Amino acid sequence: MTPRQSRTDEICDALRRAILEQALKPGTKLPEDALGESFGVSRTIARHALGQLAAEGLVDLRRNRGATVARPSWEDARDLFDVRIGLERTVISRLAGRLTAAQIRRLQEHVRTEEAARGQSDPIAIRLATEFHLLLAEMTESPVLVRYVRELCLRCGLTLALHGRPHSSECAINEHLEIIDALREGKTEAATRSMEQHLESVAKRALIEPSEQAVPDLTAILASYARA
Amino acid sequence: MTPRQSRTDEICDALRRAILEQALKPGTKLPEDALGESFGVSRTIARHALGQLAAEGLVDLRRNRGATVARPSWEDARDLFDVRIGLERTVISRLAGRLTAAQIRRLQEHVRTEEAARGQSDPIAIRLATEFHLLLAEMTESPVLVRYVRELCLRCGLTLALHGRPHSSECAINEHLEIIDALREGKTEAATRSMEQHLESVAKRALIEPSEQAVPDLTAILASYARA
DNA sequence: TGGGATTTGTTCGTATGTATT
DNA sequence: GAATACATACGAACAAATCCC
Repeated sequence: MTPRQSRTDEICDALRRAILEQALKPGTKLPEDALGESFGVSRTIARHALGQLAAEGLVDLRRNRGATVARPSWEDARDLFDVRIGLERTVISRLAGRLTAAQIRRLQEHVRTEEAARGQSDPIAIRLATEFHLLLAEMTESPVLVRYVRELCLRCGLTLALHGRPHSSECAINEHLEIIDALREGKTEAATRSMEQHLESVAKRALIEPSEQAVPDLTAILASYARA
Repeated sequence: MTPRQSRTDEICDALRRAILEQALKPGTKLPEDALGESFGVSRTIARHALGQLAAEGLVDLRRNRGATVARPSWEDARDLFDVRIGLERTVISRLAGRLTAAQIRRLQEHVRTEEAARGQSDPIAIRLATEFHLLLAEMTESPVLVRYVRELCLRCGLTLALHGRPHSSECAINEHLEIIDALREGKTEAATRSMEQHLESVAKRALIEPSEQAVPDLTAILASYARA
């Protein structure tokens, strides 16, 4: 029935989710064989997917040496946040005063989810915070904007995982609410300022202690993502 | 001697150049076979390259129907220019007042090249104008910025090729000079305004007459790009 | 240092899906 | 509307590079 179709997009999505949730930490090796096995495809497909993710900067690809989850350097980090701020400024200017009531409810609901997850593990907090920004980008209905913001958010997440200090997401939630309010009232300037300050403070927290850990079992991690 | 290494990047570069110079026009079919033959590789490599370009939005990839040079729709076009303006604003703010004398000479030299090519074919003018913006982006030394600006510039070039009216690059050259001057004098505001107006007026010209033409001989076109 | 095991780079064959007559 | 021609999707196998003991 279901014609066997290109699974490389699914694999990219799965890997992106895994990276976003920090199930795959920066530096983790991603052998083509193991990936193919996890998703039930051959190396060709896995390889293709890795190429895509490398183009997005989520995966480092060194010749004849395989793929690893990207480990953004400290200088990269500053650069990523910088460009991200510029892009999210565009997001804001597109959305200010143009959000529907339903969209605002959707955003507020997401922040409530963030509040409910307060105190949980850091990875979950980072994931939820990232998804808030993704949600905003999607509401612009601009394909390019969505793609770039998503790329940068994920890569910024990687830097947080690498260089960020733990338990740093306490204040971010209020800042999200602030942004929503400014957007709803059409205060472009205020929203922009909030967003800039918000991202700036997130970036500031991304500058400490390089956390190294052993590489865990890849297939076990991917098992839950393969069938999703 | 030279160990045969991954050529997919070279192929991407070659195709990007061909697209930039409008040797490959929007809508042109890009069969894996023909590409592989042109570059002396198998379909697998050509396929991989096409995947990369599709991720950049330069190539449309429809399942089981092959690849074609992207044909940005009218709505896409507006979106592309919009995001591009935001990104190039970031470029400006990074460069204003920080350019070395050598960099300024480099930019002015490029504009002289543009002037020298005045009256030549439209494709050449578009290519040179695009390269000016690429040059600026590269001077920021920000990998992300370079990548995004390059993607958007190329895609905007596609829209100009599709929807733009001919002989429209006359005034652009002076605008480039204006931007250089403002950058040199560190006038961030002025440079930003110039850049915005410049891109806005370029975008305005990208809204007319859909030019259709027959698909020319692919292998002949690619012959000169394959060995470069 | 060297050699075997492992992983990547590439080609090519087959199956499947799409366009055309 | 079916048969044919053609291009793509995927996988198995081989060659080359790297890693590890």
